[in-house]
Amino acid sequence: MPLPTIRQLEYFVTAARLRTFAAAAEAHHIAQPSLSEQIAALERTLEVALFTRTARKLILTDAGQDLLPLAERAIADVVSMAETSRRVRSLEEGTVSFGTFSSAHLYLLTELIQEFRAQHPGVRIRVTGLNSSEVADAVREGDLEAGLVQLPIDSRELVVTQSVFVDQVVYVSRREEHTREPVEITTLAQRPLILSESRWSHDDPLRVSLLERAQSAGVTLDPIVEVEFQTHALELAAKGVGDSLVSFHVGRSLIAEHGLFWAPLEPPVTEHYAFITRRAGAVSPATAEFMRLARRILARLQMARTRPPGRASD
Amino acid sequence: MPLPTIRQLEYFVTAARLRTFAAAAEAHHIAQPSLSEQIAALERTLEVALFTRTARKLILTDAGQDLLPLAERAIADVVSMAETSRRVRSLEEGTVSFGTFSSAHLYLLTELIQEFRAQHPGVRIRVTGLNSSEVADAVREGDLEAGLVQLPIDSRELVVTQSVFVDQVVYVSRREEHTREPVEITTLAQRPLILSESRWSHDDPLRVSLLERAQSAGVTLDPIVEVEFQTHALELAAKGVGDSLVSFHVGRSLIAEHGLFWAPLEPPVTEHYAFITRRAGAVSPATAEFMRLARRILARLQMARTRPPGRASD
DNA sequence: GGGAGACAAAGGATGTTCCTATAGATAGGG
DNA sequence: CCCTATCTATAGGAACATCCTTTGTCTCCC
Repeated sequence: MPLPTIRQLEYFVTAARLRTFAAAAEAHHIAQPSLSEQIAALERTLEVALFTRTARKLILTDAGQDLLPLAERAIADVVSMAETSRRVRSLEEGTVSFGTFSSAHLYLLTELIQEFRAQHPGVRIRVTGLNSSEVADAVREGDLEAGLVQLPIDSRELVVTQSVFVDQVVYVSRREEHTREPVEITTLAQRPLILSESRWSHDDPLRVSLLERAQSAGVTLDPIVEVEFQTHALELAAKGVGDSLVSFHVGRSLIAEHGLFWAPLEPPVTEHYAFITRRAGAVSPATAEFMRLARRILARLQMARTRPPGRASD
Repeated sequence: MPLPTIRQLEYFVTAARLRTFAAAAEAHHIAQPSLSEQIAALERTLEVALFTRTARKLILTDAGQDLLPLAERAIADVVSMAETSRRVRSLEEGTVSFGTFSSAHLYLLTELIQEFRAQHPGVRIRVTGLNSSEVADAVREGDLEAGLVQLPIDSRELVVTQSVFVDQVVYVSRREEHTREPVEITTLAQRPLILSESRWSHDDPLRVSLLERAQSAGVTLDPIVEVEFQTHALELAAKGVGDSLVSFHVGRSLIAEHGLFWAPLEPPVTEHYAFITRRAGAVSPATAEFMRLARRILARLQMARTRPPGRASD
């Protein structure tokens, strides 16, 4: 079944409204025979006469009157689609789909989402918090358009930006004497460690790096407690259950709040974060803007004098 | 602002559903590059990326997901228009617009409309009852697609069929002695006549014909009462207010009912009725079918042995 | 009767849509 | 690790649709 074209419907509606083909043709900036022809083609497609033509007047047939409102609706829908795409482009509406590691909400997401919503109140935001490799998989699968992940990352099919944020792992304890000086791997091996799953999963860079150091130093790391979240590990450390290792920005606000002390590792362990998108990945305007804003906020965080002294303070 | 074409939207929807351009192209029986190109054109029109293409997978962008339901709706509308035109053609829906002289309901319209509705319950019927020249004007104006009028009729811009129905004017009285034989113009001139406006309007053939006869015979016709409807004239005649002239088929059922007597005119006055449509007049399927059915019913009426004897009985 | 206004028909130019063939990229199997 | 199968993109050309101009016909109006 061949379908009418939108163009034909537009000509039809205009001709019905202006009651002459000549005027309708002019309204569409085409010659009169062209419009006549398209109307004729439409009538052929629909197999029904829409107009009664006379030299003087153009009259809609009953069928034409019955079909006119449907034509108008179809046109309105297509126009609304074009309109929607314009609004998606201009961020009046649209959707952000973005993945982050789960602790990002502690220092990034709240501000990011608040600020984005303030600027673009019509845009839906779908942010999922997973670990970096899950985010990478989701982006690869197309479930997410982009994400913020910790480096290094398996970059198959992905475009990975330069590092956009650097954090540092710090040692945290309720006992101030444990944090008087930077903590080395041999010291670490002797302390009762509470580690979070999210920072200690199989392929986590921190785990890899610490295990390497331990191996070189001939010691072993054996956490006494493993929990899911860094925040939980911090709470346990605050209760004196043991000491912990957390990303500085994750712990920043909580360390003081819980009356904890901290010290950098020696040598320092830095964590690099970057954006990922699909290779050849078409990113929707909303998500692109979300990433731009994220980058700005991360830069701001980085600049604020909140970074741990670590080596920098030497 | 250039609009997407329906074809592009169809390709878009299919590609989104099948998750590959190749399969979508096959589904539409076109080559894969053709579909790719149309999708690209659509993205250019909307100025937004709809898909992320990879060698292995085709992924809708967020924008694509936002626009997909709109595309589906637009397509559904156009399809529904094609569907509606099909139903209009098959008389599952549509509109009849038809004009008749006002007394047609007395012997034609009820049966016609009943029968038509029984056969085509989805079709709207708009029948207006006016006098013949008003019907002709309405058809000329395009307010009606067709009509049944009494001949002769001003046929400018109109197509007039052959006579499809013949009626005869009869003389009606409560006094049997008035109807013993065919009534001539001289007799008529002496009788107290009740005439209906609809049968005595300025350009009415009956009026024209009787005035001519009167003139030839040197008499004048001077109705004692003029009313709007033939039925009303009949009722007055039944009360003995006077005698009347009515179309036989109009009076047929009422004459007996009211205990009236009738006689033909001498010479007889016949009334010819025909269908009219606009010249080059595209008539919608529903109206065309309505006319066909009307013609059948009129033929049936004509055949039934209900015609007045008149000359024929000589 | 001539002019103006409206639609249709015809023939030709232009643009779109579609095709085939080909190249590049990636996943999966020997 | 290469080879094949499966995608998409590109390029060039064919087929078709759209539009234009010109012309014809009809009707109304002056």
